Amino acid sequence: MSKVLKNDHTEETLFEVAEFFKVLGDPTRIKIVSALFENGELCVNDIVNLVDVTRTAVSHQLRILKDKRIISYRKEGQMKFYHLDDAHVEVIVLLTITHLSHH
Amino acid sequence: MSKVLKNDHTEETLFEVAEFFKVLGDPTRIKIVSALFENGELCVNDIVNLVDVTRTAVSHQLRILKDKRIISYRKEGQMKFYHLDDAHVEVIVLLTITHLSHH
DNA sequence: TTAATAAGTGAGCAAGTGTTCACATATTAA
DNA sequence: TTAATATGTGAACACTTGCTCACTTATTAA
Repeated sequence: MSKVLKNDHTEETLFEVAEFFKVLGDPTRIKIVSALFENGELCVNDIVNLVDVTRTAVSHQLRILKDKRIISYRKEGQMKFYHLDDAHVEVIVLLTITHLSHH
Repeated sequence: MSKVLKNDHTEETLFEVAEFFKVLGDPTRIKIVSALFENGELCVNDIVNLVDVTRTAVSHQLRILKDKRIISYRKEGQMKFYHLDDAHVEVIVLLTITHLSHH
């Protein structure tokens, strides 16, 4: 008599969850995301200063975050102000920080 | 007059957050984690059947999850029963699934 | 128009990752 | 002891990833 195994979440759902975590699973990108929810909105130059990597590297990571719909921007003159696309991301990251602090 | 930029979370904290997300950011590992919180406890063979990758691949990923303190096991005879090490992980994953379902 | 500022792109490359293959260990049954 | 079952390990390899370098685009100022 073998127990029936539960398998409620679809392959596709779990793949999307993995994709989401993978995007947040990089030091540069999580620093950018953290800087954005702490400051609300930042131009690329401010992000570069806070995150301490090169302009080019920041640009590449901003593109990835934008493609995955985690951030968006508002254009003002020649500057772009980036912000989080969805408040849930902040909740998930803060919950994780709390979880890890009880390590 | 430039605004002061907030930078409250330490480099180290954010690095650990990235590490945590990186571990969950793989399809095989997130499937294992999901299978474990759905079923409470599973032996390797059951995990292999639920997750649909080879025994060897599952073993390697179980080791990574164990090293990162996301899972533990209980030994019974020649079998090992794996389970989540901390309920917070389930909360974070479920919250993420909810977040993505409102995509 | 020309120069300066803000931001982005694409190729190249070193480093990292997940799987497979062959082999190893541990426990139980014959 | 021998065989069978359950699980783990390490090297090899293809694939992915994040950075840097050189160059480009867009906007504003001179």
